[in-house]
Amino acid sequence: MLDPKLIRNNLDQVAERLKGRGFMLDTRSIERLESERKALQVRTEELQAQRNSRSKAIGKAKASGEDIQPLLDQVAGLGAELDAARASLDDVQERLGDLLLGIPNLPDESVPPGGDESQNLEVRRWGEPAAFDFEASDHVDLGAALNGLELDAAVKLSGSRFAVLRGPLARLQRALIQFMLDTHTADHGYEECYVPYLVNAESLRGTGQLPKFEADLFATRGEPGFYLIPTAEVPLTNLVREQILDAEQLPLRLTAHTPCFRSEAGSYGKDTRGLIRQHQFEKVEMVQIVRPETSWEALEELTAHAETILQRLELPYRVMALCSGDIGFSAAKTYDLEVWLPGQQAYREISSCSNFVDFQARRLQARFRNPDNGKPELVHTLNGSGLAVGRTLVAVMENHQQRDGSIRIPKVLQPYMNGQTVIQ
RNA sequence: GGAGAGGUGGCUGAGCGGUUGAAAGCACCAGUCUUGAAAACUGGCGAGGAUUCACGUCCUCCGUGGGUUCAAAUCCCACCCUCUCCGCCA
Repeated sequence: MLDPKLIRNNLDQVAERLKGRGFMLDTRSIERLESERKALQVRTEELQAQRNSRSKAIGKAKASGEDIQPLLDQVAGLGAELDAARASLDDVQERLGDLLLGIPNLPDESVPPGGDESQNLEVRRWGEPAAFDFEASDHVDLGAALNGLELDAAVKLSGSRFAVLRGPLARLQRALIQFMLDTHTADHGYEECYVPYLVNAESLRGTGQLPKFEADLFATRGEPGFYLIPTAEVPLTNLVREQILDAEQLPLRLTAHTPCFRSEAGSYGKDTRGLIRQHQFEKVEMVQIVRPETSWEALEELTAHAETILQRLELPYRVMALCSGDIGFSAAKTYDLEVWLPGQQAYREISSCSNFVDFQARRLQARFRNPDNGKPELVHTLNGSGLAVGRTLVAVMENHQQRDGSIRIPKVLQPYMNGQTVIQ
């Protein structure tokens, strides 16, 4: 959520900056509701003040044994008047609130302008796509030949967009998870967390998935209703919801491996082959909770943490700065890491690292006490995939495939594979 | 799932329906004292919001949501959560 005061006082500037990301702010509705809100709030609070002082007077009169009937007569109509004023105020505030919740974050000044992903900016590249002296296969064929990837079985069990991994490939996925967690905890200073995979609606509101993106989520039946997490960002970031942290606790660096569940509504026909786009996939997530003045530095660090994983796995990739039209709803700036996939002859997203500045923190009411003035201030939140495990598995298989269809296991994974060097 | 107890400020913990945003203690901050620290003493010390150039004034918040009342932390209802015991279970 954006700062309501910013919207109130700089409406046109806000609208202008949102235009850059393709969002048309309904300034007229906001102005109208805002002036209604102002009048109604002042009126309501006046009535409340009146009620309070008169009730107090009644209390005093009663205590001193005076006749309170005249005073009671005075307040006769007040209650109804107050109820009416409050009802219209609530109504206006709710409408204003809904409008505010639907406004995306402002892109940072450094975000390249652009309407869609074609205008994302390549920041840097690492590694050279391997030149195979044979026809490179994609992970689906590789996996099938190794008897390690069973997509038909998953259709029987669940439906499309699910996968069954068996034997060494299942183990390779586990190895990737362990390797990522170990790297982030040992080398990058993150605390490993285990978190719920089912969360309540408040948590999803806090990180911005609700109310706008309910269709992307799976939910449980019955009461209370739960949502399956679409990313560990949700439980990890919500750890600081409604908290006032000590300044010394910051920065908080948290990591967790979780499955992620996404309905992928609206992606029919996209990435239908293989593991790229699934309803259920594994991901290691990094989250940072930082002081506002350090969040841009933290974004660079966090992105580098994700890059480290790719580098150690010997996977060529490029870093893209998403343009204003392509960044997510809550983000002020996002770097996507795109890994080279020989099977597709393309770079594909494998990590997304974002600085949300105070956008999530405001919804979450996540604050820290600033020692400079002793006042609570909003923290800044960041997160990034470190990495999407399913896609990393795909990348390892495709980039490290050999002529005979075997997969070379990168050195850093071998300790997690009981010393095995090749899957064949 | 059943029975009971309980949810008050950063923490502990008081609080007959009326002058309680909330006693007291701890913690914290500032000052006095001290070479310095500690102790002692003095003072300060919740969050959010409206309005104002500002000083200030006002409103809301005692798990959450309703209700009763001129007036609710205090009474009533529902729900949530925590703890104890029983049952079931990995």
